[in-house]
Amino acid sequence: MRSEVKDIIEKTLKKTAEYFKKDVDFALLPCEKEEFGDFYTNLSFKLADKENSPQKIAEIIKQKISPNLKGIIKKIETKNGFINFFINEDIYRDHILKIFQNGKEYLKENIGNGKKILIEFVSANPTGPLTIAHGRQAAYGESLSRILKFCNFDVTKEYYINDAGKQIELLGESLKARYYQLKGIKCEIPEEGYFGDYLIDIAKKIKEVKDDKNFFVEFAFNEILQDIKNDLKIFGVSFDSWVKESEFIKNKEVENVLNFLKNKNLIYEKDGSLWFKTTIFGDDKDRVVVKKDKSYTYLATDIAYHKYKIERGFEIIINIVGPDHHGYIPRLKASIASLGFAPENLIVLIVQLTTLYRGKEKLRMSTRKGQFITLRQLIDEIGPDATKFFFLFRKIDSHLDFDIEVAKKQSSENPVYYLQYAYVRLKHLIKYAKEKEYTLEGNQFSIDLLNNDEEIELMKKVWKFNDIISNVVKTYGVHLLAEYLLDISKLFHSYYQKYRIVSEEKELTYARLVLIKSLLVVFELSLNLLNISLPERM
RNA sequence: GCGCUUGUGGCUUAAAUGGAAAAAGCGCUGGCCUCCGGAGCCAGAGAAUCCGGGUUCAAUUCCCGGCAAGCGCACCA
Repeated sequence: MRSEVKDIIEKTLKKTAEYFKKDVDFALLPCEKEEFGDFYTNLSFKLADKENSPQKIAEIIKQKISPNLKGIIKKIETKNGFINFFINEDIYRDHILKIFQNGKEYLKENIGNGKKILIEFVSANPTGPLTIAHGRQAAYGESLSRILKFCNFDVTKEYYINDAGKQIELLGESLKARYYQLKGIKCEIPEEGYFGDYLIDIAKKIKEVKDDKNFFVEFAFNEILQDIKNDLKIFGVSFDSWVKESEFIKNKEVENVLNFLKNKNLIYEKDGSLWFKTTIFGDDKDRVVVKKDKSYTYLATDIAYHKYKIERGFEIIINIVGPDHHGYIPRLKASIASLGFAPENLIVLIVQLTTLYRGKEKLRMSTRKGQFITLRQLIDEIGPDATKFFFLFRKIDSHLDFDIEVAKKQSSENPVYYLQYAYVRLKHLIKYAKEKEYTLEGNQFSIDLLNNDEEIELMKKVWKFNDIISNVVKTYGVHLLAEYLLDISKLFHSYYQKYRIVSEEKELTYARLVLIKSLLVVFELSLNLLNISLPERM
């Protein structure tokens, strides 16, 4: 396997470093340029001093390690002080044969070891439809979850519903106003309320007003939450668990956790409110948890919520949020630290905003004012797969400019179709081969016939899959997988154009079909991890 | 004013504890369909990585200082 090869080289290098009697950090990294080989190390730079140039040391190291790496390494070159390794191509051939035989199981990497992770994402307030920002978070959170699960983390996806507090009350009042306006009765939406047209549509659905002070709140809440769930379903995003903020108030968990903090002397009274000493955990100022009117702040219920996360035994807690929450992070870290959870195991991933353009026109968004393109509208316009891919293809820290016109206009040359087309081609090749009576079961294959440049390059790329995945896990950079898949698609399309896979030459055809099948495994898996659909035809 | 994030060809974006000549897509120029699906392929033009310093054998990457953009700085969520 891939990592074993790397390990052997690494260990051999380490031994050599000891010979030089220096304790240095060095890297073993993939080469950027083909001609440099597959891996290089900078060890010689680290060991160099006034007496010994990197070039000289590289040469010595090469001589020392060469005998130990026979079989794995085809040749070792030194150039400008770098030591370059060329992997024996049989390693690649063996790898694709294993994938051919064992499918995606062979690509699994046990990074997580069953560790329990909670991923909370989207968690949009049920006061309006999902926006583009939520869409980006949803696409990212879903894909990240899938990848972590594949790497043997025990993942739970959770959506936190803010159904308590001032915002939800304003929602109720806004709906009430819309309802009476429809009846021709003058009634103003509160200044801070929600002005979006969607509340008019919801108001139209009200047949009869029940005599309950929560009627409008509940009606709006239920309708909107239903819409949110529906949009997520269309987007292919699902949750294992839905948690309501109001529950923590109802079951006294907020009260309990505040008492707990009070006993630890972390709560004090000032100006008629209760304050939480977040400063002792590094926040810039203390924060109110119980307001003058005795109601809880968002932070108060959130502490209870995070206590609930911890109690369920999660070792890593990931919160995916928008950039408007960044100032909130120290408070949250303070909260969980005070509950005895290591703050570094709370990982807050901030997904930057997307700016929508329609050509030159920048589309400004405001949920409250009701001026926005919803996620649903975007999906309807350019399709769920293309939408997801646009989001996933960029790293989350980038402020994304998304031009709807471009996304639509280019739809046929959209990268996502390029990937899907590669998949369809692979699928079709297998089918075609079967029609030509090539059966893949129970055969011996001469895979050493896979020896042209394109085939070797493709096999190498397949070999790198595990590196990409572990990098994604390490950096939470889902976009790396999307990039990878685009690269490998390119290699494949090019290969396909140049060589005939299914031909009259039986042995060669079989060898190539092994490669095709292993590519298919990689594509199927990767598209699944990215949550992009696998079309049968296009 | 303070904080977080970002600044890479015309446009949208990559670049794994700092490493060799910065990589793709779109757009542009010129080619390729009697052949497993042309939603494809091949070739080409196009970048001193926002500016100024610093650390290093080596900086898109790290540090300091600017400039610009987005977002925050609530007893809202």
